[in-house]
Amino acid sequence: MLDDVNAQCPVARALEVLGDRWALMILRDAFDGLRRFSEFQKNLGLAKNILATRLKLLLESGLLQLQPASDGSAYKEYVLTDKGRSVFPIVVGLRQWGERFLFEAGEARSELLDSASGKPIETLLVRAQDGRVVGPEDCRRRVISHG
Amino acid sequence: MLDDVNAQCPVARALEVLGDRWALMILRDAFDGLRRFSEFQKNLGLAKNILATRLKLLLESGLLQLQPASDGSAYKEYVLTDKGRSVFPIVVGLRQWGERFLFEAGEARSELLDSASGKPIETLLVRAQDGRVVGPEDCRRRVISHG
DNA sequence: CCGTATCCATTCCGATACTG
DNA sequence: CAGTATCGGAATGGATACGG
Repeated sequence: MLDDVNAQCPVARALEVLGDRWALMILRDAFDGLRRFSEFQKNLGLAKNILATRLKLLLESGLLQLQPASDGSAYKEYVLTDKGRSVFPIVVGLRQWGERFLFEAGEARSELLDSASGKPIETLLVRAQDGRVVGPEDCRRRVISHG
Repeated sequence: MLDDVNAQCPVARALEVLGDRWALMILRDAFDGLRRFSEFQKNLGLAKNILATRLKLLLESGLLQLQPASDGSAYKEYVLTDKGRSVFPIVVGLRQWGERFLFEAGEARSELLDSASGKPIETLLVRAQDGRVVGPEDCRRRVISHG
């Protein structure tokens, strides 16, 4: 699907893995502590064959990993790899954007809290190395060829 | 598509708007300064009818806005609204994740720089209000009903 | 419990042709 | 240049039945 221009773009490549309808929802649940096939299925409400396909893709992409069940049962669990855990800021970004723009004032919604303090997580902002908050117009792109 | 459980989740709602195959790619290009129909079409390489549909959706969702062309031509331009501009951290998150995990060491790729300093943007991290970096296991979710 | 195999409906996409 | 109209094919999703 990626043409020559977009093949070099990290955003395009990331969306090849994360851009389908279910990947980020499954990761959201994984960040929430879900590990078992039936847990994902119950929480997402999708058909088992679809879930099976998506989980397989996430395993192949190295975002999830199969390991023996922690509770001693005979089955396996889907746990996050380092690569999968690193998607966390993206999901938090989606969450914060949704909270800000997609809910009415008094509408019920779920919120993410820092367990230690009980207070909401800081809003994600793009910053330069000196700490300035930067927007899209403050950035430029460069193509680098060697590491 | 959203069941009762997920209707309250800001991530799920965000993905209803941003989770299709093209929305975030179009926004990436918009962050890059693209404004015209033909610019998007050329850069993304998709069919015109599809681009038209996606742009219409982004207009309806309030992420983009039509305005008269800045160069005095007869046509209109698609420019980001505040709601659309606020997606920037998500796209940067995708970019950084892609850069880290989806490229070989010496492989050519594009990189995002702070224009003022010429140095790469800071890596996006999820932080608590006191500045601690937090991962998924350091968070919990709470459902709030009123404001 | 954890999937796989089938089958069908739907949605999405790309190519092309056409309009103002 | 900036779209709209139409069509066929591909991908995706849901329901159900079945097997280890």
